[in-house]
Amino acid sequence: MEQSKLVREPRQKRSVDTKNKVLDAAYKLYCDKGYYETTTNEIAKVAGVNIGSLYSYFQDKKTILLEVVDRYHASYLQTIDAIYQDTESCEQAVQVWMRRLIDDMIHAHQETRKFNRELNVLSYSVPEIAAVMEDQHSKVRQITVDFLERHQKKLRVKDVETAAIVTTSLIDSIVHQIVFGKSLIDRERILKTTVDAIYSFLMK
Amino acid sequence: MEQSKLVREPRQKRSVDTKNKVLDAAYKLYCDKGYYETTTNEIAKVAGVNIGSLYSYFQDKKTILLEVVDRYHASYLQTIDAIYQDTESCEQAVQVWMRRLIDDMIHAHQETRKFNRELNVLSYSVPEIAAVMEDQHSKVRQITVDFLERHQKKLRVKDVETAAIVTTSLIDSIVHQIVFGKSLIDRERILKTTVDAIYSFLMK
DNA sequence: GTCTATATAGCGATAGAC
DNA sequence: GTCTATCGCTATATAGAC
Repeated sequence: MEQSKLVREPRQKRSVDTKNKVLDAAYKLYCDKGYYETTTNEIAKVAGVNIGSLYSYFQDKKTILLEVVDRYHASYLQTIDAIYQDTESCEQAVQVWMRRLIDDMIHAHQETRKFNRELNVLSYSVPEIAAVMEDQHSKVRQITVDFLERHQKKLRVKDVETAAIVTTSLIDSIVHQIVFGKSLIDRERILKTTVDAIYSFLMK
Repeated sequence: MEQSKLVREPRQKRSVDTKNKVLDAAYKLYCDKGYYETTTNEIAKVAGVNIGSLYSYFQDKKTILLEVVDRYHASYLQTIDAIYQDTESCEQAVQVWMRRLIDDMIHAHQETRKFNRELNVLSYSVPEIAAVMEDQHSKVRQITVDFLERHQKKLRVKDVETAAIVTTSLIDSIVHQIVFGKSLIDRERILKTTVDAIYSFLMK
């Protein structure tokens, strides 16, 4: 309308804009209400895009979800990379490194808390999302393996792979508890104890 | 039909039977397909109970779920109790006790693996189920606190409450990985390493 | 290309005959 | 008490007017 078809921006860019408007709206609605409670009509409405147009850009409801997740995953990989840079910059004691890793991960999850929560739900029923989550876990595990290998001489444990699995399991669990659970006990006390546990395990 | 109304079993017992048939069918379907994918009509069909009768025994779809969960919870509490008895019987070293606890928990979750998986999903959207899960976690934590208090003199850590939180977090996480995840690395190696980690943390 | 109006389908739940 | 037929609703997805 308003002859915009001929005068406005090139078709390509408009397409991209429309897709992004839909993905933004979907992301927001997934955070607020969850995927299953969000209807395609709502997404179109919030995006300011007609439902007909929406279905010309996306095959079906699930495709929208998967593209939202892809976008999220790409940005999370950047976050992981930033965490990697950040932890490497404090090449001091194991305790300091671990504490930094935990703090960074809490921060990363806190930022996208509601969407993360939704991803946890969906990973049980949507294999593609389970794969994305597993990829994220394995990236963190890999960072940990790297670190442990560089300090192998100082370590008590020999099987670095398994040590990394156990270490990141504990970290994931504690991070999850802090980000999603009601904080039963003083958060700082739990974090200190966790780092202490990891240190004892790896070094003493 | 067939005059069964007057001649068959006493009404009370028939009611109980019917309810149980429905709950059994619902449990089975939840395991196979998940709660949201299971319709009340299916439950009635599998239970061999008419949909009308079903709705005379249960207020609505969610009530069926909650009663299934109640029944499960009651039996899980017995399992926890059995675990408590079992671990107390091996009042030896910390490592042995912890390993026994982990093995028992893996076994308990393995038995009801599919339903447990579904409970994890639902705990995000159904507060009553989240409460049940939290109750189960806190029971295990309490067993651990009891154990640690009895061995407090031998322990390196002082804050038993926090130590129990960190310990059971790690155990939960590893148990979850073994029961639900694809076993990436040798399971026995992970379990040994986990016990070693807990031992180092608590004692050394 | 865009949007409205609707087809199609499946759900939970019930009214009412027996 | 029991069951059948069906209501009322809401969802995804599309056909077809513009």
